[in-house]
Amino acid sequence: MGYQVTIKNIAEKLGVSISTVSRALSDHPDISSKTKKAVKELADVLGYKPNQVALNLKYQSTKTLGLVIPEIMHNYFSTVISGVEDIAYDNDYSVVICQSNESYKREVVNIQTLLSNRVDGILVSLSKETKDISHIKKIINNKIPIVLFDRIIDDLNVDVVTNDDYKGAYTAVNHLIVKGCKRIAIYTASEHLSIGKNRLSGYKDALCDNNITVDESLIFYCDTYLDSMKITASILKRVDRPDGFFAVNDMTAIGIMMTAKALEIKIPEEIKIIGFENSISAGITSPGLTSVDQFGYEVGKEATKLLFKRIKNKQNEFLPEKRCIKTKLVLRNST
Amino acid sequence: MGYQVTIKNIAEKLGVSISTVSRALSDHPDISSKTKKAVKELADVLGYKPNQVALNLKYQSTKTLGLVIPEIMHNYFSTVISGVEDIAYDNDYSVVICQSNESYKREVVNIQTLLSNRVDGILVSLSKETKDISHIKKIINNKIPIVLFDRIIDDLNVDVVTNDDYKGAYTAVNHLIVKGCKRIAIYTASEHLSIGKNRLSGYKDALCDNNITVDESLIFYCDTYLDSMKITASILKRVDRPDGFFAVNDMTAIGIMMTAKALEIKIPEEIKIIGFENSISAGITSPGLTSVDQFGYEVGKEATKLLFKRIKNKQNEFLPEKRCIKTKLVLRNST
DNA sequence: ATGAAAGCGCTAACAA
DNA sequence: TTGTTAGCGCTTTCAT
Repeated sequence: MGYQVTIKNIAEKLGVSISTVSRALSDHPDISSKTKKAVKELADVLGYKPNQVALNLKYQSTKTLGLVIPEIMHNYFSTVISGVEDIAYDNDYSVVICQSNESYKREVVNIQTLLSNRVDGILVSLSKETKDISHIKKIINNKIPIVLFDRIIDDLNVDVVTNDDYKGAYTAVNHLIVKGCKRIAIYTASEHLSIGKNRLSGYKDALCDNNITVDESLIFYCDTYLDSMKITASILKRVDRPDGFFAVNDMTAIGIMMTAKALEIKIPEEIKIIGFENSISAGITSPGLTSVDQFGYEVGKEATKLLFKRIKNKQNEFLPEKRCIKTKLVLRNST
Repeated sequence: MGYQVTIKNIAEKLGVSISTVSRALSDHPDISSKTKKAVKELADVLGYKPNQVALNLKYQSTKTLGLVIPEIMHNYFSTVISGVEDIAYDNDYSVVICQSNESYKREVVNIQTLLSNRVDGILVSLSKETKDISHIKKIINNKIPIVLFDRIIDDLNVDVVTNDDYKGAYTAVNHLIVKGCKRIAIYTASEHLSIGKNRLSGYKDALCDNNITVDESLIFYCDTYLDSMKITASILKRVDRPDGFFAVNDMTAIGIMMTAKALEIKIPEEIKIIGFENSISAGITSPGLTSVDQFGYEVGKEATKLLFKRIKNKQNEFLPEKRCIKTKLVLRNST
């Protein structure tokens, strides 16, 4: 810490007590206007700013929210951050962002750091690795307000904000079928996160409703660009290769697209591809990537609103709320 | 804040003093092993975690760095963040990330918040709007260690880490010339930031060294995707349209590319394009975008190392250090 | 209208 | 081996 001015410094220079300075600065009615003026002027000259650390201790509140996300790099999470920050700033709160980098261990450390720093509430989107949720339960037990979003685990007694993953997936797969696809592959996330489970259900139900039997050999657990680049070539070389692909996020879809282009497979004529996210990237590939918009900004906003509701109502235990943000299929030329 | 356990709670339940608890928890040699055991066990059962806010006040140090960047969304800044976090975590520090959203006002507020929260050091990449740097001077006057990176203003007496913008630009423009371009446009940032100034110099010098006279009508102040999409069409429709484009960042370059493709202008046959950043996006367009790699991760790491040097050497005033991270032209099919 | 003192949670110098 | 106390910066109750 630097050499910052305190009310004690001001009090000494002015020959008054620290309580007078404190009151003068907060315009307490008891203080004479002369004293106020003197104090405020000196505070200004010295560049006094209240020590927030002291105030946090005093008030037992930090006016800070913790936000734990897997990776800032993801366009989706960047938009979530904006939503969170906007609502937080409206409420005069700061936001501390932590990246778990998809590591369970780091996620636990992040959350512990936030708890130690006594943030007033925590927003979490779980890492891919997270199966044990005792660290989340700890937050709940400590009665720290918490909201999970996007990457959640069901059956946890907390507020959650998710996308309508089921419907998003259903609509996307249905669109592929309408466009003529018969063999549709899905690149999805592990099913322990509800995001993986629900999208897979949407995929399966869309197939069933169109009288297409689910072919387990078309279900791939793959959700990164690099992995997609790794596994797609061999899939595209299969004699019974898929004619449609639905991927869990845009970069995974783009991995499929890049591989197909390298193999000179025509999109959308020979294969069609849909992503999930509707990131900037979806708009700059050739062809453009049809993608399910997740409205990350809205997710961030809703989650933060829910969190503030908890923060401001801590006394009475109320039932967990679940919010679901609608998705929207954005059509481009990959389908 | 929640209902978290304090050493006082432990002390009361155990009938000892809080100092005993404090010492027991930190394995002080004076404390008997029985007492230690009892204290530690109870602490464990109750889920005691030290209140970092109290420690911050006590130690006059928060073990936290502040990082102010224009926009998290930019791939470049995401990579910088990773570099910063890695070095910070190596030193047992946390990082608080603030977005200025390219707003001077927000930048000032961010920095004030960081100062009030008594972070131990601050890393800043200035917003586009920032011309007045009194808020930066305030940090310096307060003797808070600070390092500027990427978006800096010259002649400020602080440590800075930049890319070799001049050379990066020179190399890129030279490459366009080698590839046969005669009329090269630059889409650049305002010159009040050294990044704009230096890249423009590199551009001009590369032209001069190849006996091409600088044509002021080919210099455009444009550095976003949206603006690029707005201004490029009319530029491409000029009879004397440029045959080469060098843009200040990848998304601006991609704006040019998308516009050219919409106008059915062939890349690289009719026009060639180079970006600056070498983001993921550069690799997924068709054609791939030739781009100057900025090594954001390295920039983040270097800046943070410099910052720690300051933090750990606060007593003696030493001269500001300037670090320059090399760039590298990554060739793809847009040139 | 102002000062003294307690307290937020913790550590550490000093006492015992 | 353990307890008491002061202090980090601030607010606020209680005295004056």
